Amino acid sequence: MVGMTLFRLGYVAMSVHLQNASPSQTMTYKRFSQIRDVEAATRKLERIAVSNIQNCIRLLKHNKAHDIHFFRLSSRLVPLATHEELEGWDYIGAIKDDLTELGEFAKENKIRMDFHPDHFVVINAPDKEIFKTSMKVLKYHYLLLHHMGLDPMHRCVFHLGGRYQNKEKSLERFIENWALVPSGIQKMVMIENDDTSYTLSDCLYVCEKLNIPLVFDLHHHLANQEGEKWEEEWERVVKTWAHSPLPLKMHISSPKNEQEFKSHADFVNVDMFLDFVKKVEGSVEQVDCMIEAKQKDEALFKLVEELKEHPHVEMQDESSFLWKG
DNA sequence: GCCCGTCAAGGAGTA
DNA sequence: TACTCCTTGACGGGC
Repeated sequence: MVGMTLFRLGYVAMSVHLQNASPSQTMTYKRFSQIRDVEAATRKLERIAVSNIQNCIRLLKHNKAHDIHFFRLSSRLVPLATHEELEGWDYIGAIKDDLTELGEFAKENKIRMDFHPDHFVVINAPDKEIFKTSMKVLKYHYLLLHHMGLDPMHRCVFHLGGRYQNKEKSLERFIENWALVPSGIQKMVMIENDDTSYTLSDCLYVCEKLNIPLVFDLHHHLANQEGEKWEEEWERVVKTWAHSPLPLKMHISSPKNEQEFKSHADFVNVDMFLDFVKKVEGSVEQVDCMIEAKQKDEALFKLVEELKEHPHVEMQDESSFLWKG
């Protein structure tokens, strides 16, 4: 018996409250290549990267002020970092001090940070070039974490990959290709069930086999399952976190509407969320819930206001609570 | 200062 | 086989 579960809320990458604090300003390769002076263009990329990281520090200060203890960093901190035409660019050299500052602030204030690279990381790709590009993207994330002074363990979540007309074979290809992933990067990874191809059961199979923590996405599960009930698999999800230094993490969002079920709504439906909370209460010491809503931090604030109204919810601070049923 | 086309990526789905 | 769509935030030309 575990006792009470502490639930904590986090949000994704940017704030709708802070002005001019984008962590993902960018320059496309097309624009970059139109600038004749390559040196000048590269310095511009570096200025953008520094600004993005400094904006992350502003975001963390905002989080601290609202007792928000975990946060997903944008994967677009350094524009074109993994672009093949910028091979050899020492982007780390240009942002090292800022990364250290970001990491220090997070550590001092005990803010959990992680990444979610977009769906172009495809470990099970049959095409070796796509696999290589995926490794490059993961190495970029690894370097950012390393220079923030953070242990990269379980800080990067993504999906199992494509189906390629044969889901079983493609699932096995993930396991084969996993052996080609450097061990430092393996340790960084968490796997999430997706909304089109790989269900909770598929992910559990792989996570148990390869000892990878599973990030359960309830919304994806509702959009994509083959009859399995998440409640029946929950204990297995919890077990995939047994060896992690970090608490279990999951993703929470609500469908935009019936027609666009897979799209994220502006806010999170509190009833759906509390239904989940009730079911997992007591199963594990802590659950970190990443709010994936269009209204970002505002969705978190709104959810907290609604939680405060509920008789069974006991707030611990402005973003964490216990369920007393 | 707002609108809208453009940019980037890999896979799924359709013709 | 070839295309369009999906997703996301940001850029930047045009008015």
